[in-house]
Amino acid sequence: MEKTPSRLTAKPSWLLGQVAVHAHRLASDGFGEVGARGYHYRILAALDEFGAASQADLGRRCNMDRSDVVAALNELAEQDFVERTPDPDDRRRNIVTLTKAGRRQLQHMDQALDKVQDDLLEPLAAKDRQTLTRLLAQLLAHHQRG
Amino acid sequence: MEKTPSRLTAKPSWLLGQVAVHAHRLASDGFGEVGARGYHYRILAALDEFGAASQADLGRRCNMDRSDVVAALNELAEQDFVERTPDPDDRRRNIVTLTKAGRRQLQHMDQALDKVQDDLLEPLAAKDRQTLTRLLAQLLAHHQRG
DNA sequence: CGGATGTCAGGAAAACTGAAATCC
DNA sequence: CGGATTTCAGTTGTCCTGACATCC
Repeated sequence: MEKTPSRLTAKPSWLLGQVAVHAHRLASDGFGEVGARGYHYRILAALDEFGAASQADLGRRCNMDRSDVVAALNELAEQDFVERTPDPDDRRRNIVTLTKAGRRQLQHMDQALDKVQDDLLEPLAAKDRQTLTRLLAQLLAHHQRG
Repeated sequence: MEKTPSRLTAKPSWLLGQVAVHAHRLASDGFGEVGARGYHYRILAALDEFGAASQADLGRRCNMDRSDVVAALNELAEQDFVERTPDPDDRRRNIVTLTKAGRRQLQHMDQALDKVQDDLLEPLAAKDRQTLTRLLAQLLAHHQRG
């Protein structure tokens, strides 16, 4: 066997981007089936996990720009997946809360993502999947609060 | 310690996308310093590794669309990093070759990517870096020819 | 004919920038 | 005043689609 160690398979930052393309394709398909996109999942998941938050907080938690939070919330609110209510303690802020319908939608997206997972990680053994997950989580945690 | 096992840190396909955002930011900065972008690196690296090729072949090797190959080659040819010559054996094709200047530019990009690497993988031990690289390469190889 | 190739025009989702108005 | 928040308008880079003319 012993292929060339080769530039292309030797640079994780490069590999990451390439693999992410495939992951993104799979995820787009999966989310598309439930009529949503990546931005929506991020926000709903963050709301479910950390509870109601202001839009700026959501942006920080989801690693999204404030502008994009606004656009995504507009779409989510239109479908009654989230509610925007003014914060009485700070009139600049909106408090964003997850609705029942929003939580249902999140479950749909979670199931879609689980299928994506299986497709993406198909060539990996269970132990390798855990390792990959751990390493990626480690990287994210480090760069999240860089 | 034992944080919540939490949705967000439990889904590799999700983590991959998030980490890829940071990797992409770092890579854009790195490539920007040498006046190039991801598309250029892909093509130059493929040419260096597999030798001269037609545009369609380049697209397949780089996992790029033919349209984008055209645009990237236009920019690369303008800077004399590649040369397009018609294939005498098949008049539909162009044979794309890497020039000396192109090989130099590729080296610059490689160095830039190496720096990105260090930033991206900073929180990981050497052994973990190898493991991550191996797993990602495994995933890419599998999905490349899916 | 079908099929591959190179080219061009344009769309879609994601990431980002700059500015304005409002409020702490 | 500086600083934070929401919002809007617009740009960029990446990925993708459809079409066309040309050639095998």
